[in-house]
Amino acid sequence: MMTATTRQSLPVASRKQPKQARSNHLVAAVLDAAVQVLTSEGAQRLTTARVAERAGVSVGSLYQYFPNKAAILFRLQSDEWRRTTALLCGILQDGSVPPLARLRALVHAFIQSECEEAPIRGALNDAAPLYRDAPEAAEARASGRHVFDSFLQEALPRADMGTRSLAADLVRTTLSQVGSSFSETPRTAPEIAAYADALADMLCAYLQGLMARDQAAATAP
Amino acid sequence: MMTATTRQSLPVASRKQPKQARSNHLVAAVLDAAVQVLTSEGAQRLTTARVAERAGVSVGSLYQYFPNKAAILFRLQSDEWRRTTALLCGILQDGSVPPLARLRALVHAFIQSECEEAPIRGALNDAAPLYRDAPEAAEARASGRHVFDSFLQEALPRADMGTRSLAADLVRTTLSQVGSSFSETPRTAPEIAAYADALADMLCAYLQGLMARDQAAATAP
DNA sequence: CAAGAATATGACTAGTTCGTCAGCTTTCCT
DNA sequence: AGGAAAGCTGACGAACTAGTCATATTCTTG
Repeated sequence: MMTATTRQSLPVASRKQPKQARSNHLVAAVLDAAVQVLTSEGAQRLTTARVAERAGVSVGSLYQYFPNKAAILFRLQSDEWRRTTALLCGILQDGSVPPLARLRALVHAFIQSECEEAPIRGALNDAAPLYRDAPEAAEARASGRHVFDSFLQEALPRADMGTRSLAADLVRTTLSQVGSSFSETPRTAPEIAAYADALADMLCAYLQGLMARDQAAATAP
Repeated sequence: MMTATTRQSLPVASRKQPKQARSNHLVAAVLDAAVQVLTSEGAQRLTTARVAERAGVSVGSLYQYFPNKAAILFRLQSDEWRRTTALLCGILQDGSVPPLARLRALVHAFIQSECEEAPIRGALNDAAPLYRDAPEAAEARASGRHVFDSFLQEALPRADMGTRSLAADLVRTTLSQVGSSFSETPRTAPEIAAYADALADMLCAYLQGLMARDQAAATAP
């Protein structure tokens, strides 16, 4: 049986840097139009022609700043990742709050933001096969991983690296995956709060167990 | 801002039932070919023509038993769901093992199976936008939900329905989403075991907390 | 075996999509 | 002003795709 899925990896690097105000505005208009097309028509129907039309520019102009369709989508995802990482960073690095309380706050903030931007994130996710294997994507993901790594380094100072990075991976993956799955269907504010609480309960219960073992290793080595 | 993503919902019901051995074989060959195309070429490049060619039949024949491309993909996903549900059912309903031990066994079995079939599941997931909104899909998902609902009914006999179904939803979603995310990259057997253990730790820690509260409610109402 | 039912074929239509390019317009700079 | 650089245009080509249908073949059954 064949097992290797052929994944196309398109060049996603910028074609040319906009140098005048005009072209900067054009790039912004294209990105904005792409979001509109994604949310109103879905990933399947996002085409360069449609994006250009909605942006009020010609396809040719679009292709002067984006080498292909994937590059537009990658740019949107990349910006999204940057915003999310910043949000999480701000919460996790607040030293005046105990670790598990920070984690709980983070879960709420993340689920909340996920639900607010559900349409665009969902559509972007549908388009993921087009851009996810770009070399630049790996780099973006790595910086998201770092946030959790350093948090767990603080929460489990004595754990060996294997245990710690496994825990970081599990917490990060759970948050991100469960969050996006939850936000796929529309939710009311109380539903969001209740789900975030349950998810925080789960992650905190897990980390509490690990932290207890970490403490034990400190007092009786 | 527009928020409603337009999702195409294609008819996915069978066009005609195969009545002779010949046509049954053809349907099987098409489904098999679809799996091959998915794993070797990816969801993006799965076309009816390619599937028919790989199956050694003509497109016309294919369209006599599948009304459209989405129907082929939905059928594959549907079969996959059935298999998985059966696997989970078998483990969760074994009354001779305590609940949390069953859950741990389930996590291992699920992650294991997810990793074994990672290529096809990943490709099928990429194609999800094509079939996920078919009315038949909702029904298939509901039966998967039921397995966890009845498990939690046993584990938390005294909890109110809201708490219980929220917990069931969280456990099910976490398992499924984290599992498929984990299986996206190739893993060695020890990695799989370690990750499954950590995931089971997390789910068990969460449920243990809920069960303790459930017990307390029983002794002091 | 003969007639009709079931099945199989593949060329074909009508449509969509990506990305290019030759030429035109605007802005910058001296 | 006026030449050069930057920016913009949109018709167009080449490639793909989903699904149909008139015709040919194979099976079943009385």
